[in-house]
Amino acid sequence: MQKASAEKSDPIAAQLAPVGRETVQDRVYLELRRALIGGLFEPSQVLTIRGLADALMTSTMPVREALGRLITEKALEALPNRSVRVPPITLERMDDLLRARILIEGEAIALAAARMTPRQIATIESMLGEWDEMRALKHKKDVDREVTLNQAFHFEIYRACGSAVLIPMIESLWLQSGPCIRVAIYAFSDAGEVDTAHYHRTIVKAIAAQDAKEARDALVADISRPFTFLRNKLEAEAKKDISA
Amino acid sequence: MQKASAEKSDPIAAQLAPVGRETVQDRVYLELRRALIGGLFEPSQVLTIRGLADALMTSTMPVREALGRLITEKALEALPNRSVRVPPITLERMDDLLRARILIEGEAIALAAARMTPRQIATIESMLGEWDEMRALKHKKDVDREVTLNQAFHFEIYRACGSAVLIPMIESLWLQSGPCIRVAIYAFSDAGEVDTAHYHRTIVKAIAAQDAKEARDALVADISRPFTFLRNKLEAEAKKDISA
DNA sequence: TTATTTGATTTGTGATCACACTTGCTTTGA
DNA sequence: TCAAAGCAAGTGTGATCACAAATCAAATAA
Repeated sequence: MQKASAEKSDPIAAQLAPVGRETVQDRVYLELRRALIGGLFEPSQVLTIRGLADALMTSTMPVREALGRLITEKALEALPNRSVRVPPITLERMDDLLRARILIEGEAIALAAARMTPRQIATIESMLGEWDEMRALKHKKDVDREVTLNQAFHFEIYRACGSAVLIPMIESLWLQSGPCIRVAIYAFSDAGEVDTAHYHRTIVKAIAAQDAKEARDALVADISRPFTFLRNKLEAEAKKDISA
Repeated sequence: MQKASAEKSDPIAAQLAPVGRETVQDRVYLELRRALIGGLFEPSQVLTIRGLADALMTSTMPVREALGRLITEKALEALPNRSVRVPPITLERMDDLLRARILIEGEAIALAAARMTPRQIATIESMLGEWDEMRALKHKKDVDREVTLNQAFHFEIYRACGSAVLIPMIESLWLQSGPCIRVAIYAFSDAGEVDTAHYHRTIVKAIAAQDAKEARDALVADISRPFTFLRNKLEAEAKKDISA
């Protein structure tokens, strides 16, 4: 046990953080997760192991394990052909996802409202500023940054809820609704962005006041908006298809 | 495309259901799931890929993929040593799990109460009878059957909630609380069983009356009981350890 | 021209191997 | 006698191969 003794005797070793190894599989998994939450894959798109392995510059082994994990959390779908695809968007599924997100993320933010420290509140407050900046130079609509910032804002809150059980569930829900969200954001006009900022400001205000109910209501409004927007769009298209 | 043409032309093929192939990996995954929900593994027990592969009479490949899937749904835990174990029981984790189960399973049963058909209600009603039978010959305490029947009862209800999103989450929660539940059931005296039957009868009655609130309350009481029982037991042991 | 068949390519699955790291035990030196 | 070094068995990870099933394309027959 060279390492243990070194830790005890060596004074400079005390201030060294353990350098947790990450496997190739983890990197592949996280990369695919990022792509899914960000909506980089089309709904109904089929993914092949060898195709992803080539794109990610690795062998098939880490990819197939990462795909298996994503399938179990319903972020991907295993077809009877044994091929895997990103799940298609349907109205029923969207309603189902939104209901679950309201239930679970609503609970998480209510818990967080009672537990967030001033330091954590300052963090999410500063994110509002970033949002304003982005809106200021909106000539270049940076959807990627918008998605990333939105995710950072919400999960900074959820992490404070103190539940190691709820947070993975929320991550799974974001993974599942990722493809929908991206479609919605792309279709959003500039009118949508000001509302996003408005709801986020309301959320921060409610959390600062430790008002769990107000925070939950604002969150429900925030996450409902892209879903109802996309719902209207899909219904309009369905009607158009019938009339055509 | 011989199959497609056969399906169209052959009249007897129309009434044949597709016989979805199952892979070895799926069998391993389901078997490990069953073992975890049933609490066949000890909390904190470490599992090795080669050990499980030998026990399941297969190669390491399907096992490692199944373990990876179980780790992502938090049914197993990956230690920094890269070894995997079934998560240990702590008071915080139990409270966390119970809160999440009340939230999500409560919502599922409330939805189901409004949607269950008379046929489905008859099914869960007949399960009450099975419970009575088992209690009648309670000389041989069959924990396995008790766990299986309890699971069948609850999931017959949850399946009726009509949400493809909530059900996998509930499965994940059962997977995570499996080890706790088994410990609780083992410690249960006979007094516990009559209460189980009582709550289940109340649940069936409430669902038959389409009373969502009553059904949710009875369910909360039902799933809370083993947790509070185990909680008391652990706290008593902790106190004893301190005094000793 | 259209529908069917046949062959080649692609794809997922399981097994096996090589390598690096961990772990537990034995041996060595003070 | 005891701690440290060294060795050996065990374990997870990634790569590669073999095989079966699916998919696609060209060729053939009606």
